[in-house]
Amino acid sequence: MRYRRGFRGGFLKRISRWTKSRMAILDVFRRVKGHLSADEVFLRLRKNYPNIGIATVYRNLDYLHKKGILSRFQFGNNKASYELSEKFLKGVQHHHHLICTNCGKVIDYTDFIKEETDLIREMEKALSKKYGFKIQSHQLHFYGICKDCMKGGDQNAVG
Amino acid sequence: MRYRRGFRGGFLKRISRWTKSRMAILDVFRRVKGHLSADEVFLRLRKNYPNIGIATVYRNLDYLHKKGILSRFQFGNNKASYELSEKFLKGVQHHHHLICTNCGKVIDYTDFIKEETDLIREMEKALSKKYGFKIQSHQLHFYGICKDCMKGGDQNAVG
DNA sequence: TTAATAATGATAATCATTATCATTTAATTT
DNA sequence: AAATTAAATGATAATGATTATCATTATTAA
Ligand SMILES: [Mn+2]
Ligand SMILES: [Mn+2]
Ligand SMILES: [Zn+2]
Ligand SMILES: [Zn+2]
Repeated sequence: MRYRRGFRGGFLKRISRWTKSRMAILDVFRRVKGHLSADEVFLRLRKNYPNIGIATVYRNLDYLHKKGILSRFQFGNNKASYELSEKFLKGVQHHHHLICTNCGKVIDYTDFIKEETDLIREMEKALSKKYGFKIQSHQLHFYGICKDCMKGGDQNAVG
Repeated sequence: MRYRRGFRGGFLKRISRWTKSRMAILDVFRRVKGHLSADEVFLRLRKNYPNIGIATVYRNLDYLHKKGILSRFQFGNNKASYELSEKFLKGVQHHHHLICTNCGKVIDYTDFIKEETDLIREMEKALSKKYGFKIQSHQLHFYGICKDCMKGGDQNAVG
């Protein structure tokens, strides 16, 4: 997985200071597939950066999100999770999510993205005009019951 | 606005006890268009039910959501908001949301619902099969900058 | 009316996130 | 390389949202 064209000249340029902890946080996301909450990032970091503070993690997640490097999600469990933006890293493809309301599992899917993109593009154009709203991103979430919970009952029930 | 067929025989039947506060909370949603957070519901209730507790509000929002009467959203401001489910009340139409990342405003839109529903139906079928995931609902969120924030700058900036 | 128990209100506790502030550090300038 | 400057950090207090606890009350069905 390589950086997209424009990584150093584009995204990196927007970052005012390339700190040790900021690099480390971004490294975590490069290594991990999927979504991480602030405390999950914090736990993974403590191994190599035992002095890092949780506030620094929160600050940088927010910062990197504002810079367009991380996408931010709230799947319904009262905490934010983040993943690398598809705009930032080559290999992250546009995708959406299936969220199990029983166990909290989140599944990425990339099916129907072509059809979806066509429709979304059209919608964005019309909605922008109608509501004077400048659309920057979209999220499509499907809520339901995952395969495991379907058979197994609620042994892993969330909440 | 009248209840959908099946209100008394359907939704009401699933509710174990039809309490004063539970009725009052549902009444708030019937009167208000749009999304309400727990504390917003609580504030509106205090007028007529000065003894109601905030915990009761939280419990009932969760309860009514689990019963399919309220839809639950997390638009990215770290708190849940609710609205009447389209399945529950006649007059609530299927819609999605534009969320301003600057001021937090949420706009309902009902445009493109026909086209969207066609695609979503197809996707749900395929995703259900592929992932063994029983889909119950979906949410489509557009994030961006609203009209007011576009012109006015960040005078009402959120967070 | 009584019995069973779901629901409530008060409030403590928890969890996620943000604010404060003195200190450190990255980047820029001399 | 040393000095400068402001962004960033870590510790931790504070806040905001939500959940847990528990004794009491109210709803429902018998
Ligand atoms: Mn994802
Ligand atoms: Mn809505
Ligand atoms: Zn599940
Ligand atoms: Zn706005």
